[in-house]
Amino acid sequence: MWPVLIQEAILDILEVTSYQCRVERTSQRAPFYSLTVNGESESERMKIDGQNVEISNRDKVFFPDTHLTKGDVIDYYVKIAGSMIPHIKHHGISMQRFPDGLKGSGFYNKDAPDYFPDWIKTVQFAKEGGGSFNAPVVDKKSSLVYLADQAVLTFHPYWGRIDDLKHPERMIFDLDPPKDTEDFQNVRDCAQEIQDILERLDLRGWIQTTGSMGFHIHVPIIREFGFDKVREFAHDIGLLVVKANKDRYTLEEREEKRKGRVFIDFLRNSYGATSVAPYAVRAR
DNA sequence: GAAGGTA
DNA sequence: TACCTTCAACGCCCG
DNA sequence: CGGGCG
Ligand SMILES: [Mn+2]
Ligand SMILES: [Mn+2]
Repeated sequence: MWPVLIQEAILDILEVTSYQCRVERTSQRAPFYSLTVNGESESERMKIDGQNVEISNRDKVFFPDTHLTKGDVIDYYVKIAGSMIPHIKHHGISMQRFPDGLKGSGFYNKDAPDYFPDWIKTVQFAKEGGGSFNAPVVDKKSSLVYLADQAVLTFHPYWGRIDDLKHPERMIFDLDPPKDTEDFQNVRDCAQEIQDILERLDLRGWIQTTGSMGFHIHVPIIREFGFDKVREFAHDIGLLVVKANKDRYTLEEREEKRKGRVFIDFLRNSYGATSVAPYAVRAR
């Protein structure tokens, strides 16, 4: 069952003290390269899952502060693919792309462009007012690497499963500490409060670090409810936690009303909402 | 990163 | 050819 | 309705 799927990214809640997954320049680039040099410019390809994946601009600097490059990002995703993909392979992805690295502004891309190869799986999302878009699905390493080459730094999954987008298999709590906080205790305690309630309900929460200061708690649920019900349930659990600790936690989304409190973001449980994937690189 | 429109 | 723009729609809530 | 939020 799916707690097995999630084991790698999810730490036991009591053991979470650090929260960084770093891209580092490893001594060794990702394997299975063949190099073709044509004059000045070199193009490379990797063979993954039997797919040839074209790689460009490995040396382009994506992180000016550390001089980490697009190649470093690709190597990172190759390295953690086996841990990351089980969490996202049944979900559409909203892509956050930075073709010019952090010095550029970046953009979100939900609709997979026509030029994406046909071996990149997509899932069609119906839009409210008619029409649709096709979100890519990262169900294999080759797709992960292709998108990394497309300068996708951060992967934002929609948490409706692709076999039935309207009946999620998980409830999510996105715990957001105040901006620029150094404090880790409040959000940690908040996670524990939620965990205690879940336990009493015979539910189990799996905690995810996000590369920022917050956590996500993923709770496996039966697939009988639409997002509205799941969101309402998450809100009710949030209420219990907030009631007991009004000065530390809040359900107010608006920045100005949070007033230094941890925001329990139950609104992630919505059709068309995303939250950052486990193991995703963040643009910082 | 790549396509499409415009100068 | 060179340069510029586009690429986030959507749900939800609040005032 | 527009705007904040993610
Ligand atoms: Mn968050
Ligand atoms: Mn949030």
